[in-house]
Amino acid sequence: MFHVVDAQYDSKEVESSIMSFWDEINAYSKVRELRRGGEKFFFVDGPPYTTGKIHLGTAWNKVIKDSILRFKSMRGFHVRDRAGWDMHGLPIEVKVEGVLGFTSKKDIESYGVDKFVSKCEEFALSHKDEMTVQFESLGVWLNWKDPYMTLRDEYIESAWWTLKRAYERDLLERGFRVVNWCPRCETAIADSEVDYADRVDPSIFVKLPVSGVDNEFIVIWTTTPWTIPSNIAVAVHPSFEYARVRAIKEGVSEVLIVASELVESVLRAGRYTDYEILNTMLGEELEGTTYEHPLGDKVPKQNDFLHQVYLADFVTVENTGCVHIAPGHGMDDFLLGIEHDLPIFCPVDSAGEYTDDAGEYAGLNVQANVNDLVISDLEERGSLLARGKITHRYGHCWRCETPIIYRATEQWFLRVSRLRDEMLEEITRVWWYPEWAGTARFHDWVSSVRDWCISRQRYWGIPLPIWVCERCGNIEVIGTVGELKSRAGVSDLKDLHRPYVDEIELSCECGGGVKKRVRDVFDVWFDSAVSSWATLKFPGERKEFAEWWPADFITEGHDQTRGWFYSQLGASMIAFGRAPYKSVLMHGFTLDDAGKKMSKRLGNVVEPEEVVKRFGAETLRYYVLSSSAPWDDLKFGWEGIANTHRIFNILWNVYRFPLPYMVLDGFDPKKTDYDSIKDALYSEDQWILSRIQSLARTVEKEMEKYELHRATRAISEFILDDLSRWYIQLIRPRVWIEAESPTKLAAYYVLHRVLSDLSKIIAPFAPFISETIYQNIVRETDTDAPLSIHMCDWPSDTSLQNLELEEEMEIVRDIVESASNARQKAKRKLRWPIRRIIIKPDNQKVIKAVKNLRKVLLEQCNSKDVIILDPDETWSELGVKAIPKPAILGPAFKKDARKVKEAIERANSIAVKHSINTQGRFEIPELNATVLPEMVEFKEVIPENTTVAEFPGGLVYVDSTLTRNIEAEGYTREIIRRLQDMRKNLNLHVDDEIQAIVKINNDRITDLVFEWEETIAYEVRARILAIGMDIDVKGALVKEWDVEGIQITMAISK
RNA sequence: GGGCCCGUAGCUUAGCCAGGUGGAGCGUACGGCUGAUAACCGUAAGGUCCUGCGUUCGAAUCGCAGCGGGCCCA
Repeated sequence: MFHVVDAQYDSKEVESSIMSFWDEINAYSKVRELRRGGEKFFFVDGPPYTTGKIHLGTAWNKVIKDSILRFKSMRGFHVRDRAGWDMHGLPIEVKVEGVLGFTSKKDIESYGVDKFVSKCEEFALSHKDEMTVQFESLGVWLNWKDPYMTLRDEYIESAWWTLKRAYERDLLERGFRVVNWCPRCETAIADSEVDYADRVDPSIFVKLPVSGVDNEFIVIWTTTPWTIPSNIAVAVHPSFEYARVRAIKEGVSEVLIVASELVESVLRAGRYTDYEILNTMLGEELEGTTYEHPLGDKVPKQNDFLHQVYLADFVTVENTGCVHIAPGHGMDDFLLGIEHDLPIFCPVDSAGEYTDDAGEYAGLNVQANVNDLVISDLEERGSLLARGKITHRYGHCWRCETPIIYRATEQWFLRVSRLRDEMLEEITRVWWYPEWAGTARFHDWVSSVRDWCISRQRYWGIPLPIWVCERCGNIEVIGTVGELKSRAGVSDLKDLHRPYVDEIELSCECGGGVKKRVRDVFDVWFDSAVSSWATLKFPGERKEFAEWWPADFITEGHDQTRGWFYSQLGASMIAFGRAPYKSVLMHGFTLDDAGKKMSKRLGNVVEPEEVVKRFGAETLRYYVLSSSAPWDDLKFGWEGIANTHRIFNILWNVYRFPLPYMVLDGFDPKKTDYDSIKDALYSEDQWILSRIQSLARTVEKEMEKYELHRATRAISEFILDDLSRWYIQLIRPRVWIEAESPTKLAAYYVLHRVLSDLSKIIAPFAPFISETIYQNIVRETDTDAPLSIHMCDWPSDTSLQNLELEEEMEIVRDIVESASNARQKAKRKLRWPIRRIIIKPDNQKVIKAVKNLRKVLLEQCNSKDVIILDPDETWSELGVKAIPKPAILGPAFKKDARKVKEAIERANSIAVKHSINTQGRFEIPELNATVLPEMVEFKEVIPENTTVAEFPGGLVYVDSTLTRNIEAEGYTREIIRRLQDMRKNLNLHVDDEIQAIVKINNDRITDLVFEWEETIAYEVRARILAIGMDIDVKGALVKEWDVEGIQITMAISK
């Protein structure tokens, strides 16, 4: 038998006891085991990075995943769901460096790469464990015991295998290119690792002396003076117009070359006082113009280079229209350099220091005060036209926030740009939720992809499995551990990480040469890129891959468009020529309540832990799922959290409400089936049974489109409106019946069934409270039922659905609501019955609903009768009032108008209306006036004691006329209510009997109430009840009341 | 500067794809209920549907331009 629940909803209690229950029965494994034969559903977890604490966004992410997977499982799918962890890369290196107090790679080298790497591993593993606990406390069920981890050998092998595929397909390239470079981390970083933020930089205009001409300059502009020592060329647009300008400042004149449109602004910047345009020309005419490097004396190497003007389409009409080109320090610059075979001059080393090639600048760090030095050197040489400052977006290292530089280096690239069209084609084969995530956003991103730089000059990452012969330069890419062992002739490998793998040398076919591993590690984005097959342990295992791959479903935030959605697609196109996922749900970000990004700097970060502590994991889960569409950003607000919590509180109350009665009556759901109570069902019973099924259908439909917000909102509406506000109120009198009663049994059956179905429907979203309810009301009486609610099948009994009945009930609820509105106008409390309600319906549906659900309507309106009119019928008791229209009467009757008006008002309105309706006019003989239809309008007059209100299907009149009976019942109910209240004050049990004395200070009311003595005694369980005017009021509790102006003194004792 | 998304009551949002009288919840005010009770329910007030222009008989909805926020890119 199930037990009574008398405590308030306590999320902590519910969650911790269910958590240990799950542990005890090993629920997660049982659930997955149960569905083993079902249709496969391969989910790949986007691996969170193991930096420590989860935040609201990652909590949301995992809750979405959990809800969808729980739902799929209940629908019979065999779900595969290894959790994943992203554990390599710069972020961890930077954290560990911080802990160890390191500031550069030299510190790491002298500390020992082996020790450093093992610190990184330790860091990753311990944070993984911490985060696992946090996710589990949210009720997130993934395979936490056997997650995939990017640092495992089997995982590294997947990455290696993939790179070898790239090599075999000629998609791997060693290239000398300009890359984003972090001078602190001393490594290349990917485009996707660059964070843009505002920063103030110098803004300078530099005069480059044209060769062989005195006092003539090409003017360029830059925000990076430190790249001037590396300047090799100038680019102009072939079709822009350029001007040679004679500019005058302080009596000195010189000739400047800038784009015509920009002459004014350049001269203003240079504070020239006068100018004259000598001639203009197209950019293409400038091609080949040679100039001298302005710092040739300080950077002798520059004197070896020829400096010329070249044409380029990327030049815009900004600043001077002549673009400073340093092929070693800019993407466009580099490409232009390659095109024209220019020297890729890059006199800056990995730490951002000038090399000897930079002449007198050698040894200086470009990010120290070099800019100022270069500027003053330019100024000294008369090459500075103007200097200023500019605030602009500048790239920073995503981890250490150091401003990046561009640097030409040798790196390894994946030629994914060659696969662009194939990728775009694949995107169309994937189901995107929402649709635009794929067709617009992702499509745009992929359209502009460049080759992927995958090499990093770091330590903690998957080592590139590339060995290069020192002698002949032959390249060998290793695809598996086995391959490496046999090539190296070793039987055991300690660890596939650096520095161990660096020690392995391979012999080269050239004979005599030794192949050494390239010292780089992979871009960490490549790690997760291979997760869909790495989690299946491919290529180590092939069978699983054949059975499961590609993924049926993945979901991540919209930042992963450029991240994981893309990296996976790229890697998968290389490896298998197709997308690694069939459907993708893109979700939003969590913002603060003002719609701003949560950030430590702004101090507006809300930790999931705090929400859990204050309101419970269930509330957090349900809040993030229901408060906005998955793909919209979520504005977090505590008010919303509190409101969500309230829903669970109501659900809890709904659940605990019937338990005492059921227990008292020994209700056994196992011994009661639908057929046995079918005949005793009330229409509201059939209605709620239908509603719960309709709810299940709605949730199914919404989940199909991953619209979790609609699914959860439908559930909330059911709990609040249908169950709590309506059904529970309707069945109350039935569950209070003390004797055995078929209708009470029917109510128990229905309520039990609804609660058990409801707990299944909420199970994917609110896994704790649903389990609690299920364990008590189902498992306690039915030991054959599945052990956990999460092993149950989704409710799917469509035979109980009756949409017509649902529609009718909706109408009745509308009527009750407006009747209540009309009651308030009449100032009549619900406790006092009303004589009747009169309904004027708009259509036949309303009539049918009122007839079928008459009893429900009367009860909920607390009305003695209901009169339903026909749609075109006017309630016969309505009066009518003829209202003259002065604006028409005036011109028609001139000076008699006033008299006519008064006559109409005096006349019997019914007669006026009748006459107008039947004869088209109304005569006023004494004035010899004929009133025509347009001269008068008719207003309904509602009878006394009647109020009216509108509902969507018509009007409802409430007749609150007091009759002797109604008054008697009203006072009786007032007395009962107060006696109940007093029982409560004495903390009496529901079934305790009492003695009660009621002294009423009014003889008429005393008489009225006398007639209801038995009812009162029954309702308040009074053994002895004395009602009178002159009686002694004594008892355990005595209270004096004012009931509608009547003094009533009551006493009760046990 | 560009792409995508979002902007509706004090707050959170539905309606927008397929144009036809803007609908909820929270909060507020007032009221009700009192055998779910440190709960619960009703009613009311509250809207330049971000702004402007356009298409249309008719625009929250479609188009264009702008403003604010988010993600991404340059």
